[in-house]
Amino acid sequence: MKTAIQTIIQDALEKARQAGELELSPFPEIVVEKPKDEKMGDFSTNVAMTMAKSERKNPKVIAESVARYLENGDLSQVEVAGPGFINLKMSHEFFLQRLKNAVKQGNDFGQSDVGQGTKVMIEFVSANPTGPLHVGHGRGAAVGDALARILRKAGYDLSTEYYINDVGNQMNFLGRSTWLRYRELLGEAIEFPDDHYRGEYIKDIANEIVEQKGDEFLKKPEEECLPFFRKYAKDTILKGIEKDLAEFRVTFDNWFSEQSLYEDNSVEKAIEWLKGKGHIYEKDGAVWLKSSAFDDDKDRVIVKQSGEKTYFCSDIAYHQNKIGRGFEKLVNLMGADHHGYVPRMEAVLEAMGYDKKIFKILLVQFVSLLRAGEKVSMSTRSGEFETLTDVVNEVGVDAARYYFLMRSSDTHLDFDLELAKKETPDNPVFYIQYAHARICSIFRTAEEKGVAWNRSDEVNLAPLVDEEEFAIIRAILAFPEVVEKSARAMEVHRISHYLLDMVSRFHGYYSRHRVVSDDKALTLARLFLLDAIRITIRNGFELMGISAPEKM
RNA sequence: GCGCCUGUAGCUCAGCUGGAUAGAGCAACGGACUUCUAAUCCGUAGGUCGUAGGUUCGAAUCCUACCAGGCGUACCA
Repeated sequence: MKTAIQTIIQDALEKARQAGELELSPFPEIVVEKPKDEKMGDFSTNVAMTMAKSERKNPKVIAESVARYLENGDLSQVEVAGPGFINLKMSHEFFLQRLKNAVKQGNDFGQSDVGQGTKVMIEFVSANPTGPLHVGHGRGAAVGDALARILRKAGYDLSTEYYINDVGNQMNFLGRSTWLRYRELLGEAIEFPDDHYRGEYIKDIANEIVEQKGDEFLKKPEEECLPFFRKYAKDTILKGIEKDLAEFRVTFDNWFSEQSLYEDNSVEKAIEWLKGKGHIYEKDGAVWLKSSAFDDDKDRVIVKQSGEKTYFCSDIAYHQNKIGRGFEKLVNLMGADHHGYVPRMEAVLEAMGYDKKIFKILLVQFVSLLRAGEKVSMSTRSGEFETLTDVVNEVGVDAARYYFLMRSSDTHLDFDLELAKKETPDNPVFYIQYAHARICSIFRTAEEKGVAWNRSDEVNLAPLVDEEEFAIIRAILAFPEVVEKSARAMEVHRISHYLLDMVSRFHGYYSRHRVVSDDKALTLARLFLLDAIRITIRNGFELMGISAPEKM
């Protein structure tokens, strides 16, 4: 919509130049925005102000010149205001025609091609398969998934991936924890180390093994048992994670195993490759990456004295692998507690010869779980409601996802379980869903009264004349731009703020205007408008992975 | 010590990568249901945008310093 306005302004500038009123060197970038106050106009531009310097004129004078040459059938009013803004009002026809187009697009309304098919991978969650997901992972999952949906809508060629850290000490602890619980279940006295996994779920897994295998591992030495326990526990937990995420409406295009990078020698090859480039050296019996040469605070160990590879080491191979698969842009979501990891990963990308701009790490801040204002304990001890599943079971998928997505992801999030459950305006998700249900209800009423409605662009929208109606139409038509900006900035919370604003306009409109009335033409036109609102809510919710119920 | 994030109404947060008189919701107060869902709507009140400088036509937004909170600063993941 804004590009159409840009063209109109550009024409005016050209005409002003031909008339000798403006020099236009350099030709200014035409920024079209919405005025702060809707009453000022539908669009505004600040070109006159940005040109002030090069034209050596007062911005107001420039604005007057430009305004004189602004001519277009879609324009209904041109005004110079404030320090030199040019405010434009568009004709009703301009908006009504676009509203029809929006409805025609239906589920595709909001789609754009700003991404131009760029191949992007978003890696998120990637929690270690050593226990169930907690609330923090839930936020990462919701944000990553929504971001993927938004970027797809904005025309990116998108893939999502979960990186499974199935190698290393954590796995050994996991296997050993399970083995110990197994022996305990079979009546042996065990000593359970502090650094092992103490959760109840370990006992459940051990119990499964007892049921399936009996005491066959009891007689074997530890070294012979551990590989089985490690794998069994990991597979079980991973299956649980996948199931929990699916119930949370989060699925991945690919699950990538760290182990596989060792099996196909990718890690070795990556080290050799970096060595060849001179980015690697040995010191104190360990192998180091010269990451300090690329803006990291210090060099990082990739192979320990013990000969074991660090997590960071396989991560190098992993990201090399991602680029090898043709991704042009890599996005990683990480918990904010891992932010120290950012510079060294960027260093890796640069050491591999890539621009670090292709790599974007989004930090997702902590979630504080509250219950009626009181902080809920998040300790790994058997505190209640620490897992994602527990929270989802209590408040529902829609509310949980909404809460995770309503705030900018780089601020701490207070997630109050009581508020999330409440069906009041305290809880915006119900407010928005209610609008959708309300619209559906109006359509049911219309049907009962025998109104012959169908989604046709033959409809006569001329009866829509109320300013309030056009305010809603403008809000609807802004949706594609909101998606675009949300995609560009990779900020998911914009969608929820947008929906809230749009829907509150509808609720106000509803209370002041009757949709189904004896005026047949007006009824049909208003139903068309409501249908457009309904489509926008659905499409917006679709991006957030939230359902739009027809009845509440 | 160094680095990252945050600081906007009593509370929770927006503020569109420099624009016009800084906005919502909640809480408070006062109103609106014989009409399509009152899970709603309308109104009132509420501010030194952490502090101090700087950059310019113009700063909540950019820069610097400081203050406060959170998180990092591993041959853990």
